[in-house]
Amino acid sequence: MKDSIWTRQRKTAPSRETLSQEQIVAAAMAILDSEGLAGLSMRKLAGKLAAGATSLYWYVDTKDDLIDLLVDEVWGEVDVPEPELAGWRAGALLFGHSIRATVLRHRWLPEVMYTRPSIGPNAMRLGSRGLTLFGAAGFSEPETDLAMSSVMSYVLGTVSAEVATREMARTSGTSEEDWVKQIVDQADALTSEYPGMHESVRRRTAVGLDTGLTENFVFGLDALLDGLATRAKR
Amino acid sequence: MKDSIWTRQRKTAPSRETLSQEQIVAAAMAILDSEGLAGLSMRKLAGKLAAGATSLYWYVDTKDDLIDLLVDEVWGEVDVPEPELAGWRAGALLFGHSIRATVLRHRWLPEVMYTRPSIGPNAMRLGSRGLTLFGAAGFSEPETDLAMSSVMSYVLGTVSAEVATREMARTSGTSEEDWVKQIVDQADALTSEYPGMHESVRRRTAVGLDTGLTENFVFGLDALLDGLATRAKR
DNA sequence: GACAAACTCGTACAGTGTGCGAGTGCTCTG
DNA sequence: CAGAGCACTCGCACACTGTACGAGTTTGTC
Repeated sequence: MKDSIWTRQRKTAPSRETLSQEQIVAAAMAILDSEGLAGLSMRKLAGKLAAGATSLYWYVDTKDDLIDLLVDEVWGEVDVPEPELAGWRAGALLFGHSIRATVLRHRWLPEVMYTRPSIGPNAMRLGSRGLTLFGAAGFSEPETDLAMSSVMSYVLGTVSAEVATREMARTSGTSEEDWVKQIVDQADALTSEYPGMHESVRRRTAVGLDTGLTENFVFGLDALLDGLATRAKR
Repeated sequence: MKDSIWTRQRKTAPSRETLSQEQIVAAAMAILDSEGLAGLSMRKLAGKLAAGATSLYWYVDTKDDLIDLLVDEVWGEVDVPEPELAGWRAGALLFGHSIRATVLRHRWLPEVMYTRPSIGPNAMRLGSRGLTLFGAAGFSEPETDLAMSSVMSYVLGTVSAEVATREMARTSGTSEEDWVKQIVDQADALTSEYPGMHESVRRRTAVGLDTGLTENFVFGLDALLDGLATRAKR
């Protein structure tokens, strides 16, 4: 097996003050979280660490490898409940909410998540714990896989769309309230010939962005878990 | 309302042979489909049209606007069944499968889909027809919205992950069969300390990529629709 | 003191999106 | 037929990107 970015390890302790992969990852995370994917360049990152741009390449093969590390770092923030504590159903709900909260803390994730496999150690840990959680529901072995992966796909898909909406509101330059009003107006103009859309947009924006998006998330997750529950043995 | 890329229209017929937005969109689509997002540059696109790079900017404000147009073009390929033909449940299944097939035809979509709102005419049409489809299930008005949006999020989330997997296999340079074998080996090394992961990976790769991914997709969609069905009036 | 390993980084290259302003052809008016 | 003005094309230039290369410095071992 090739020496990948996950398995590489420093042979001995550094003998002088040097950069480190952890340091680089932390600084990159700070940039991503505050300025988004487009705000991360190797030069800017190096600047933040008071280093030369190409020094980073000693610790990281390419920018893409660095992003792999960052994505796995994020997966490490998700917590997966033990099924003994809350039972399967409640555990799965918590699981979903934890993923959602994590992605909302790192809104650049959807942009990169779907272009690479998640095979880092934290992703593995997440998968493994998820399997014990869903295993406790009494699914057959192959269905445990399918159930967990369905929930993850639903959650990530929903929250990715949510991030798109929230970012649009944030970068619109106006207050959230005004932005909602703007969207409604725009929809009025664009949706006149599309039955149902007008009311749909109005309903969606009536309760406020936050609660609307949360309701949306919970509704589907609940329905999905209902459907999965009937497929579990008990 | 601002003159957006969706509403702009040529005033009169062109008086000589010129470029056109449709032409540009078509050429860009061809590049994206065959070379992916990274393969699309304004210069290359212009080259394909035997034009100067900056000529494109007469028809399109920025590259990002062009991608908005391309995304909406893709939404136009999804077909939404009339509920009268097949009933709600079968219609929703077809709807999901149509979205999946469409995204699999344009695998660059997940990379850009979650970074912009979908408010083009085709997206509107899709939303509107989706609402009549889900409305036929007997949901209350606000729940019609929630149900449709849940299904779309599940489908897009699942197929986005699917695309990531398939692209990884495609660009691995080896045959699909060999790649699956490689993944299993790699998982053996990485998953030894993560209970369940080993068997999970093996199961997932046992039936072949295509059938495995399809089963996965159908399993979750079915479960979700079950859960939604109990929330509909009839 | 010699040598190697660990690490830093300046320079350079090929590429990117796009603002600017000059240039070309067409049609319409006087 | 002259000329104004619109629709469109496009070369040049700028600031910026990821990263290959190779020369440089520090540290530890014989």
